[in-house]
Amino acid sequence: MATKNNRRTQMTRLLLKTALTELMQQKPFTEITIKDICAQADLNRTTFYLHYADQYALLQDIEREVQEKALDYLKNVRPAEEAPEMIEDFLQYIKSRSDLFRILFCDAGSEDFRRRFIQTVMENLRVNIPTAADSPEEPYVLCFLMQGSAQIIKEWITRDFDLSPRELADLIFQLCNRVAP
Amino acid sequence: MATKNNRRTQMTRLLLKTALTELMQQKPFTEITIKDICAQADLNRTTFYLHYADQYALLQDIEREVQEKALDYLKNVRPAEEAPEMIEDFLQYIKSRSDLFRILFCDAGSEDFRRRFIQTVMENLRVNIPTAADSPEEPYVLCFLMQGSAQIIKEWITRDFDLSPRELADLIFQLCNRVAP
DNA sequence: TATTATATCGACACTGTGTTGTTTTATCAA
DNA sequence: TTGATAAAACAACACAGTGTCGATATAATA
Repeated sequence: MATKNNRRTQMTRLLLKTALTELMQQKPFTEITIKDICAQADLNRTTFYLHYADQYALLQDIEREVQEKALDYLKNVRPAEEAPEMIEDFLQYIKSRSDLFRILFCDAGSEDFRRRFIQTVMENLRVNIPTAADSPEEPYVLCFLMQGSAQIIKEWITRDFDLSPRELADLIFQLCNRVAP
Repeated sequence: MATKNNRRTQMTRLLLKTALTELMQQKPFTEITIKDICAQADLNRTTFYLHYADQYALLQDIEREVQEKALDYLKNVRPAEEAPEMIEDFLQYIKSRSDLFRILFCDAGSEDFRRRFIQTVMENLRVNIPTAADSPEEPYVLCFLMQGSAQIIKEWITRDFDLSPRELADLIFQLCNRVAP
């Protein structure tokens, strides 16, 4: 008997993911219909519903995949003083997958993904953030840093990587240290 | 003869704006249809099209109105050393219109409005930002500050104003000065 | 090769959209 | 107050996308 999750299924899902990313390079996600995706993937519309509930579920699947791969990059723990190097490696990865990040990170409506992404990165990096101090201002300083850093990376992608990963890593590290010494 | 832009038109537009803001307190903007808005406003759907092309145009109209009023608050120019006081007044205004800002500033999809809003505020405040220095890092520092500050205000609204406008104004001012001395 | 999961196909009712022509209502000015 | 006119309501239309269904064809695996 045939097993589930076979080659055919994997292929179909890959086709759907590819189709959506291709379309997102042409127009905003909110304007993309299921019909569009199926036409792009050359699949029957009924087939789409066998795998995903709607466009949002498909997008989430893409996002989950990218985030997992990005986190692999941060899992090899290093001493705290190597934080700039870790940020650098991480930025290098983003640059290498610029096609995807340009969509997931910079498009309108990408806010949630960006927030979750940076949140996870921050947790993994554990740079010198005053998590111990529990002043009433502390959560504000934290989200100032998080969103500021996210915006820098977004700007970097938009500007088509006009700084080297090393330069940007140093800048982010410096700014975070200035804010939370 | 009857003139254009009469009382009736103004009333209809007000009804539509009110209906949309009411609906946005119940569900995300992306799920709100023109049909919904007209039902909420108790207006015929055809009437909607006499005033706006779609939901987005209506939302933009609301946003424009709020932004205009907020900017009135910043137009009375004061010396640079009074920047914290100006920020404080501004935050006070946001708090007084929390119903609107909770929607326009904090909802998913509110990214564009938040960005434009903070951009305008920054231009009006002209706090100590190194606009003169044209190092390659300068635009990055600027958007770090802008998005970080925006996030702080968003967090403040979400946390239901757990700091006083004065405390938050001081915090924002301090953070900006630490980053761009 | 037989079995079974997966994809295709055609069709269906349903919802929201945008527009049109007509009628009714409200507003303003004489 | 009333007549002219702008604005709103109403009914109807074609159209596009959605979600689901049963039946059929295709492919992957054991």
